[in-house]
Amino acid sequence: MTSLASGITLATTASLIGDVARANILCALSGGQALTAGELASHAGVGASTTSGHLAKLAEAGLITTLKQGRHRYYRLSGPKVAAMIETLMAASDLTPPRHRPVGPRDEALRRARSCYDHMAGRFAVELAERLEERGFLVLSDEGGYVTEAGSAFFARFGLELGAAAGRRPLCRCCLDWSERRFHIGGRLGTALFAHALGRGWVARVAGSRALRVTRTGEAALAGGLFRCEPLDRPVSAWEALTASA
Amino acid sequence: MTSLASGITLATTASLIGDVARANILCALSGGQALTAGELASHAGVGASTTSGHLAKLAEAGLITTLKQGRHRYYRLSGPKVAAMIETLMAASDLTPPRHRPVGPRDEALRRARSCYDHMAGRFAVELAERLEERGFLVLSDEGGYVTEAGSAFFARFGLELGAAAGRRPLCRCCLDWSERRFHIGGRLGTALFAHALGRGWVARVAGSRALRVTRTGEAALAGGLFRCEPLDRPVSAWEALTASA
DNA sequence: GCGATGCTTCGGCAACCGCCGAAACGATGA
DNA sequence: TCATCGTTTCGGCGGTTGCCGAAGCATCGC
Repeated sequence: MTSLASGITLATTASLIGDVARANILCALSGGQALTAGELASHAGVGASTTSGHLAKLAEAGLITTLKQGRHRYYRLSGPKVAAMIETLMAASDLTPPRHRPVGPRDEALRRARSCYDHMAGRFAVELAERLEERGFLVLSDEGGYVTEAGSAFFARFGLELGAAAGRRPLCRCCLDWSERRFHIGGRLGTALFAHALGRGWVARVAGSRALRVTRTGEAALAGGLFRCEPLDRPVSAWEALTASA
Repeated sequence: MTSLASGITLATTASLIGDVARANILCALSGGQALTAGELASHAGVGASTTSGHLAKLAEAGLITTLKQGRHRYYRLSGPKVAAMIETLMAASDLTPPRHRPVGPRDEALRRARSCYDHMAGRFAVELAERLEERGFLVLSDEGGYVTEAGSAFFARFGLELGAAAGRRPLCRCCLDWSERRFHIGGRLGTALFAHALGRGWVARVAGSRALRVTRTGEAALAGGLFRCEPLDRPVSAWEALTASA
């Protein structure tokens, strides 16, 4: 009776994500890269014309944005908020089945390492976060995350581009990892770490997927010394690293 | 092509919320109280039999739980995680329309004060949070929230039941308020404050709605001294206060 | 200029799903 | 015991919506 209006707005957004094809599109985009309509069609598993309709709806709802370039049309999520919403829904879906469910390696590559819009997720990201926490550079919890003084000094010396403190985007947002159920790092720090990992070759994008391939260098960085402090030969711009193709 | 599985799980949950009747049911339940099937039917705006079907689906998905009592059947959200998901989706829906939308007093009572599962939201809650922050008891930000030392002392002296530090539930989780777009307080502190506000008569539940009525006492508490430190005549158990009927 | 490619619009088909009413079930109270 | 109330199950109807293929626009390369 009351609050009918809220229910309607809630339902319209949810029903948008509630279609399998559209959900697949959003999943594909939640890697953070811009993809063409054709690529998205193959991700969605439906024809080009159908995909076009879906994309129009998503765009009208403001969940994705369009970028015309040449004869291609690139689509990307309209912002981190949308990505966060997707991950939240994902987490809630995971709690969903009270029945037994095969917890097995469903998309093992994704569980291992994947990009989550503008930062990393999966086992690799979670372990990275824990290493940093062990060394006293971070504190992560349900309540959020923050960088300690030692951490600030470390990241600064390490050459991470954290950007000015300005802007409303939080420095360190902690994300409950959908597959691992432990925390990984988001926010500006998460973005910088992702760019750094790509720049140093710790991880590499896998074409046509959110999955990331963890290189030997990446393994070594995590297992061994982690964050030796030689500066990079060439500083990596976060945006440049993130938008480079697979 | 890849990550099809993720898309499917995402879609199943989202499509569950994507129906207007079910969304209304979830909205009604997100006040935190348990409601009967009949009440939910009137909230949903559909017949009893239809509602029954919806409830079965929601329950099977693990979003709500059932409690049989006499010849009634009580339904409630299965946990704070579900409530958080709903609020997140709500927030994302709000960013949705890039077009002009009437920002007017849509459900004014709800914007003023409402319960959000186990804590308060709306203007009242936001202002309360800001008062506490001004006085240096809290720090709230995108990254999360935490209670300062002064705050700990204050809340302890004030007699808030914060519960042991144990348990995985965060003490102070900050929530972006759906209507106000500013922060309000969740987590264990949010629950304790809600119980306190109910116990002291600052706010009262409105029957059949998430809305809360702010009493004169409540106004006074907020505007004037706020948190005079006379102890309550009778300590209020959080759960007791929260589950008391309207 | 021309064809080829990428994407969108349109029309029509089919399946899904939410809705209701009638009937069955279970619990309560006289 | 029997009526009553709250809730669920069942069967059937109707609207929505996702799907495709064909045709229409753009853009690029030759």
